[in-house]
Order: sequence, then structure tokens, then C-alpha cells
Amino acid sequence: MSKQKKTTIKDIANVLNITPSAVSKALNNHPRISQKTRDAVIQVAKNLNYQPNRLASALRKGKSNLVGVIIPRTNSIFFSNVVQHMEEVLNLSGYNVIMTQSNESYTKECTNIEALLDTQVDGIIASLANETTNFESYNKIINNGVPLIMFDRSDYEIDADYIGIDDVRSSQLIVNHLITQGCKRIAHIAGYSHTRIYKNRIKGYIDSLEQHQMEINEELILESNLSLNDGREKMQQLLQLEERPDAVYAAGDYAALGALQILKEHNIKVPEEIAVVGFSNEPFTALTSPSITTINQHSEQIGKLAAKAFIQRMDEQNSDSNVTNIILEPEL
Amino acid sequence: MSKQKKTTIKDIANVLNITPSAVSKALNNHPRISQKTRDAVIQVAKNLNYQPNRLASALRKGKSNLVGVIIPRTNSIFFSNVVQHMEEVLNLSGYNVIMTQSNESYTKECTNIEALLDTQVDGIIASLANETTNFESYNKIINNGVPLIMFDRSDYEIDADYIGIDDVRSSQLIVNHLITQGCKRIAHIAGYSHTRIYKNRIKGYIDSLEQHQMEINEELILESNLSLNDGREKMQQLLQLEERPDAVYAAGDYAALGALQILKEHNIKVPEEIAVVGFSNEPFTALTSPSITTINQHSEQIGKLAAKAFIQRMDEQNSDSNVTNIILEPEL
DNA sequence: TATATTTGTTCAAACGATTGACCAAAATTA
DNA sequence: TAATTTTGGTCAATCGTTTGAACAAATATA
Repeated sequence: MSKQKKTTIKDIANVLNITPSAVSKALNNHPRISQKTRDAVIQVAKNLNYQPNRLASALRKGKSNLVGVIIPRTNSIFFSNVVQHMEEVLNLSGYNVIMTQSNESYTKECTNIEALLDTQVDGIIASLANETTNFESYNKIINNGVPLIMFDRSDYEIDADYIGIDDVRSSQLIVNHLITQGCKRIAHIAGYSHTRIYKNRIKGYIDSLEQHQMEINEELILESNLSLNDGREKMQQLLQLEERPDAVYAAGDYAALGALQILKEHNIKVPEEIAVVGFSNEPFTALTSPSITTINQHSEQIGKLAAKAFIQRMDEQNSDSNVTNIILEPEL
Repeated sequence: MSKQKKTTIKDIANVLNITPSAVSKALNNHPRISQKTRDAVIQVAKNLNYQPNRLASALRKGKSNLVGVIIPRTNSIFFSNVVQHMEEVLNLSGYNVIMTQSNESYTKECTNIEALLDTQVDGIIASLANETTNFESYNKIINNGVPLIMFDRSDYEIDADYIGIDDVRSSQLIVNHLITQGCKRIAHIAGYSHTRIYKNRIKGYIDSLEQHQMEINEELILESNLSLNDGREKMQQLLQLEERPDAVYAAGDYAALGALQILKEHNIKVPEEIAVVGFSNEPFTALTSPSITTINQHSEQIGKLAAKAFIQRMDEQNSDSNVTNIILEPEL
């Protein structure tokens, strides 16, 4: 029952006694096709339950209408939201999304890029894995002539459009806030400084402290991969310091969560003894008392803008226009 | 610099003065090609940085090597893990994954199915959105002759392979556990009973209560979409009951989280006054005191088994073999 | 009425890879 | 040596759709 051949434009053509090319043109609203046959074609197509074969069309047109998306993790509200809104915009323009996750792993990221190029995507929208320090595979995308849009996490070495928020500013806002709350010894569980975004957050952290004439203490800045477990480890380390911090600013929410777990296991009161601040907007942040303060990361805007940037790149085939950089203002 | 034509098998053929078909056969390890030319082809392919055009190959072979995956939400550890392991297995067999999320929305789910079929995927692996009660579009997949594998959330009306855990049993385990802890009045923030999985959880809940000769109280069973907000609402409702429950068993972790938030806002001690139990394994579950008890949902196994089930379906074109049902044993 | 333009369609060649039929040369067997 | 098999390819059609060129018929212009 299921082995019936798919209907093709040829079948439609046969029914109407016209040629396949007429059918194709009718379906694509070619101006030279009369309204009469156009209607007839559409009717027959419906009757035969015709579904165009994208592969054939993609092959002929040299365009697959697929966009590859690479995100570090899907189980993050931020990334998940970004993708969702990205998809919305892309679908409206007839694109479908292939979403892949790197799991913050460099090798996985490379594999994903290979797979996407292999699948003949029309473009790639990506955010760097924490591990990544080598950007060759990204530049390979560009060299292949495939449009690349980066968001949230990118690097100066990648010569692609970028959409993100002002990380230095965000970081400052957070640390300022802690200082306003009276914290004197603020630790930073940072991301790897080789990633631009985390370097900026570290910069913001330092800037803010300097602004308030507070001491910059190297032992309070710990680079990490920002995973839950790493958050736990770094928090352990901080607790073992002779002088404990009275606040911890983690550059990622999962790391913040790990830190919280440790504090809880040690029966340390949050935020009375040690305050904790994260960076993302995971729903669990509402659980701590008082709630973790986080930055609004504008996931919706980032997703939409990235999608639009891609569509624009596709439209202007003269592709020589400069790289766009869209930096959004953070909000506490 | 980027507008160079992609190299094709024709280019390789020209270099070696052989025909494109010879090249194709060489690359596909056709036995009738000598080792010598095979090596030469591979060498030239490497030199010219040849990348096979999947579209062309897919069109000719009638197989895209793409597998569509539909999950309700990506920002869930469970689903995210499942997909990750699914991908692992599928990649090994040369398949690439197109991941889409339904956001628990029926319409989005339908759109996704359309898009996937449209993209000519070789098969679809899916888990139902909470909203879904109409399974036409899923049966359309099957009628189109596209293999369909369901996991975690499915329905009896969908005639496809299924991989999941024993929900009745899981639910019983959870409720038994609460009873052992001394809870007398256990509420259940349930999923919609039209979804098989949630119906089963409700059944397990009731079974367990009956086993312990406890009263089944309709007002303690609230069906919901299990979102964070819905969890909050239902918890509010429960608090307004004349006689409050002393335990809440939520069929999903986000609903559990919502419930926790409300309890926290009302300064109700968890679990002393009201215990809370979720179903998934989100990392934040470790934050509550004592930690929320959850069921091991076997995400890894489910992902791998689903992928394998798909591959098997592809291998046996005689497809008349019966529907498989793999039910895993739950663990607390 | 003769000529030019427009309209609606057909024709044929792509897009890039695959595949069975076919064929010459080389190797094996009788 | 003649007959047979094996080896290593070539040829040509095909997957389903698109697209510019070509062309006849219909319509408009002079």
C-alpha cells in the first residue's frame, strides 16, 4: 500500500496533455503561463497529492534552501530560544533549518561543519563551542563561498557577520550591581579567555572593579568551561581560599548552578554569606533566594537578527559588502 | 576568490582522462575498478578538494541520508540527551540529522512534519507534543512510505515502532516512594490524559494508591500542559484546597519547578510541609532540599535504540515486519 | 494587408552522480 | 591456438526540476 510512486510534474503534465516544463512554470508563477492552465495545473497537482521534489529542484537551482545552525548546547533556554526565533524568520523566507549541537566540543563542531557543508546547506549560522580555539573550519566555510553568520560567541579571527550583546557592558552591569549590594570581594568564574565573549566579560568585570577602586585579585578569577561540574569545582576552590569571596559572578548559568549546589552542600547561606550571579536566563534561576540576578540576553532579537542577516547575504549575491556587527545593549 | 566552481566528478575524470562514471565507481568502491585508478582518483579528488554533491546523489539514489527528528522541546536534558545519542548512532551509518522542535505545539508539529517530508528525509523519529490529539499527520508520514519511529511520547493510534520506558511502573515507583516517606495526601500534576504516556502515569499513580488502600481524590489530579507556568498555576490551585496535599508528584520537571517556585514564594517548606517529585532529570533538581527524587529516563538507551530501530527499518525494505515495541524498565 | 509584437507553450539542455548494459583487452582454460 | 572467462572500463539513460531559446498562434501596429 505504501509503495506507490510519488507523483511528479510529468504525471501532472500527462493528465493535462502539456509538457512538464509548462507545469513547472505554472507552479512557479512564470508570467508566460496563462491563468487557465495555471489553475488547471494547481488543481491536478492537488488531486494527485503532488509534492515537489526538493532535491531535484535544489540540484537544478544550485540552492538547497537549508540553513545549518550550530549551537553549543540545546538544553539552554538562551540557545533554544535563539534557534526558535531564527527558525521563525527563516521559514517565512522558505528556508528550513538543520540544527546541530556541538556539545561545547571542538571536534564535534568540526564534524558538524563537515556534515552541514556536505548536506549542501545554503548557509551556516553558528555560535562557538567553549573549547574552540582554532577557527580554520569556520574560515573554510567562508572560503567555500557559503555565507556564515556568527552569534553570541565568536572571535575576531572569524571574518563573518556577528550578532550579539555588548558583553563588556553586561559584565559591568552585573558587577556594579553586586557592588551596590555591598559586596567587597567578588569572584569571577569566567569562561575561557580565548573566546572573545568571555574575554569581554572578564574585561567588564575588571573594568567595574577598577571604576570602584577595588582591588583586582587574580586568585578570584577562575577560567572554566562553565559546565555544571566545573562550576562545582571552581566553587570548591574558592571556598578553600584563605579569605573567601562574598560574591560569585559566574559567566554561565550552569556554572552558577554548580556553585549554588556546592554552597548548599556546605550549608552556606545565599546570598547572605555569598551572593551568586549567573549570566543566562535559565528557569531554575528563579529558585534561589533571592533569585539570581541575570542579564537579559535578548535571545529573541539575536535569533531574528541573525536570520535576517543571513537572508540579506543570500539576496545580495555581490557579497562584497562589509561584515556587519550588530551589538545589542544589555539589560539587567 | 570565493566564486570558484565546485569540483565535480567530471573535473576529476578530465584530469585522469577517464569517464565520470569510472570516477563515480572508483569513489564508491565498485569492484570492477582497478586499484590503480581507484588510488589515482582518490588522490586527484583530494588535490582538487572534491566534495561530493549530496543532492545529486540523493536524487539519483532516491535516498537523502537525512533523518528528521521532532522533539517537543530542546531545552530539556532528557530530549537533548536522546537526540545526542541518536545522532551518534545515525552518523555512524552515514545519516545526518535534521532536528526540529514542536515547542509542545500541535500546529508547529504539523508544520515540522510537512517541512521534513518536503526535504525528502529518509525517515522520521519523533516524540509527541503535549497538545497533540490528532494523529493524522503522523499517519500521513507512514502512508507516504516514510519510516516512522516514535519514542517516549506516542499513542496507540500511531502505528509505528515505539521506544520508551514503562510509565505505569515508573509512576508507581515514584508514588510508592512518597508513601514510604509517610505522605498521606499525594497530589498529581498530570500531563494530558490523551497522551498515552501521561495516561499511563496517571494509571500508575492510581494503581499505587489503590495498592496501599489509599483514597483516590479527583481534586488532587490536575491535568496540565506541564509547562513551568502551568506548574505554578496548578500548585496555586492545590494550595487553595481546603485540605492541602502533603506531596506533589508532577509528571514533568518544569511543572515541578513551577510548583517549587510557588511553594517558595509562599514560604512553604519543601519537603517538610509539602514534598515535590518530578519526572525528568534536569540539573536544577539537585538544588532543592532534599533533592527532588526523579526517575532515570534512560535517555541514552532510548536515543540509541530509536536510531537503531530506524536503521533496521531502512535495511529491511520488505518493511512488512511487525511494529516493534521496546519498553525499558524504570529506575528511581 | 503586411509587419511587428505579444502570448502561451514546447524543446532540449542542463544540475551532478549513479548504474546496468555493453565492449575491448587481458588472462585463463581446454 | 581457439574458446572462455575475467578485468577495467565506456556509454547512455536516468533521478525530477528548471530555464533560456525557439516557435507558432494570436493580437496589435502601421
